[in-house]
Order: sequence, then C-alpha cells, then structure tokens
Amino acid sequence: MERHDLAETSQDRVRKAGLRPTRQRLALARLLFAKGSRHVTAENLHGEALDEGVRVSLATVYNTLHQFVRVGLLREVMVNPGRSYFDTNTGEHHHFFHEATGELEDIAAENIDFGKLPEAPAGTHIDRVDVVIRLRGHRQ
Amino acid sequence: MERHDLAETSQDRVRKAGLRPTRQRLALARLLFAKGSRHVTAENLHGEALDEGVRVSLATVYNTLHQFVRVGLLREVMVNPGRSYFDTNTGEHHHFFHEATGELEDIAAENIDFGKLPEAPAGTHIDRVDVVIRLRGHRQ
DNA sequence: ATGGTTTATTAAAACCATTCTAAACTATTG
DNA sequence: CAATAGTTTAGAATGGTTTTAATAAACCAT
Repeated sequence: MERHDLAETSQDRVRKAGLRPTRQRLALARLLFAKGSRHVTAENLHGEALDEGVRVSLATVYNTLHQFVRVGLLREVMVNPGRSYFDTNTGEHHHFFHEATGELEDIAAENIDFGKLPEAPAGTHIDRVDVVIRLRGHRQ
Repeated sequence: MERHDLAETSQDRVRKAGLRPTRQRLALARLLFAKGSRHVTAENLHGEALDEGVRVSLATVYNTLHQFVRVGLLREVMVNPGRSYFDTNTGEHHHFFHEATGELEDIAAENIDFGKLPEAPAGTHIDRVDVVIRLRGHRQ
C-alpha cells in the first residue's frame, strides 16, 4: 500500500528528528516531502494545508518550518528581503533565482565547481557555501 | 583641502547618477562613501546620520538607499530574513557572513573562481552570481 | 488504561522592518 | 522670480513573522 508507506515515511522523519508526531507536523511533513524537491513559503504551505482540509494555524506552520530547519529536514533560503523560502532539498546544491517571478530553481551541486575558494577567517569555520544565480527575463 | 575634495566627490557621485544633490542625499553619500567598503542597514545609517547632527528621516534613508541601488552606487545584499544590508562595494565580489554576529565581510572577486557554472535557462540571462560563505564561530 | 507532566497548538495581539500617504518643502527651469 | 517637477517628512499602514497566554495533545510512569 503506497499510501501507508508514504505516511510511515513522514511519521518516521518527524520521529527520528526527535519531534512529537502531532497531527499538524505529520500533515505538513507529508505535504512537504511527498513530492520531490520543493521551495515553499510559510503562507504558501499554510494555504496548501487549508486547501487539503488540514486544520493548522499559520503560527504552527512557522513553528514547524523552523523546527524542521533546526533538525535538518529543511533548509532556509534567503533571496528576497522580507520573505523566507524553505527548501526540502537539504543536500549540497545551489539556486537560480528568477527575479521576475520570485521563483527558486535548484542547481545540482555537480553543476557548479569552485576552482578557488577562500579559507574561513581564523576562529571560524565554513557552515556552508550558498551560490545564488540571479536571473532576469521570463522563462520560455 | 581634503575635506573639500571629499565633499565634491560625494556631490559628483549623486549628480552623475542623475539625482538631485539634496542636503540629505549628499550627507548620506558622504557617510556611505567617505570611508572604504561598508555594509549598512537603513536604521544603522539613519542612526549614524542623527549622531552627526544630520536631520533626515528614516523614510528618506530608505528612499535614498534604494535610489542609490537603482543607479548603481550601492548593492543590496540579502543574507538575513527581515533585514537588508547595503554594500558600498558595487564591483564583482562575494561575502563571508558571520552567523554569530550578523556581520558581512567582503571576499574579493579574485579569491573565488568557478571551474564550472551552469548556463541561464532559456529566455533568461544572468544578472549576477552571489556567493555567500556562511561562517560559524567567532573571529579571534 | 490513568493521572500527572511536558510539549504543542491556537487565536489574537504584538512586533518591527519597510512602504505608503499626503502635505510641506526645495531644487531646477523658463 | 514664478512655475513645476522632484524631494522630504511625520505618521499611518502594511505584511511577514513572533509572542502571549490559554487550551489541547502527547508522553511517561505507574
């Protein structure tokens, strides 16, 4: 039964992350991780949940998204002032940002190589390297 | 006279950008460009102006910063949700972002090379490529 | 299962950076 | 100098996000 397997997967993700598998967290996990790589905003995901009849408040969506970031289920991407995007792809990768539409598009890690990168300043270490390629013009 | 030369430079920058050299714009330009490369927030710069006795409203600081971005005197950097940084270095370069302090530090363009970069999707063109190296831990 | 404790959810209010508004002002042009 | 086009401003509004304080759900040891 695919539906049962998928449900278990979402539940497992939440459980393994050390978060209580509440109805809301499970529903949001299912929405986030059922399909492939996604880039959502809080309002975005909240609307989707309501559309599916999942009763969840916007505050809980924010709480959940931040918890998922904290435990490594999501990654937060900042490209637009005043709006956070959450990315279900937590592996090493980069982004195209379509300035015309506000859309994010993944760039697989292997499509960007660094010939040269500076070292972290003394006393610090590199958490991660984010590349954002900002695009103008509409996709065809 | 150094002070006179600096004043002229700020005025020239504003004039050449096609903006009227108003008292506020000149004062802000002087604050921004007198010292070397800077990363400021709007509130940040507003406070600095008030400290120097320059009478200017926060709304004007925002207007001016955005106008300066539009005419290429400044560049907007987004690393923190809910807060924009403005960078007086408009040339090609990248950034260290100190997560512990919220500080930005320039990385000269020549210290990052790309061995490989993807092409822009059909119908779009690359506006710019931003690299942010996120750092953990405090500088020594 | 049950009761007690901890943790999560919620509506509503608060927050805070930023933008808008509409009126007063200033630089520019004729 | 007057007309006009652009600028500044205080204060209100906006909009995404966070907090609050009360309610509800999950957990844990019996």
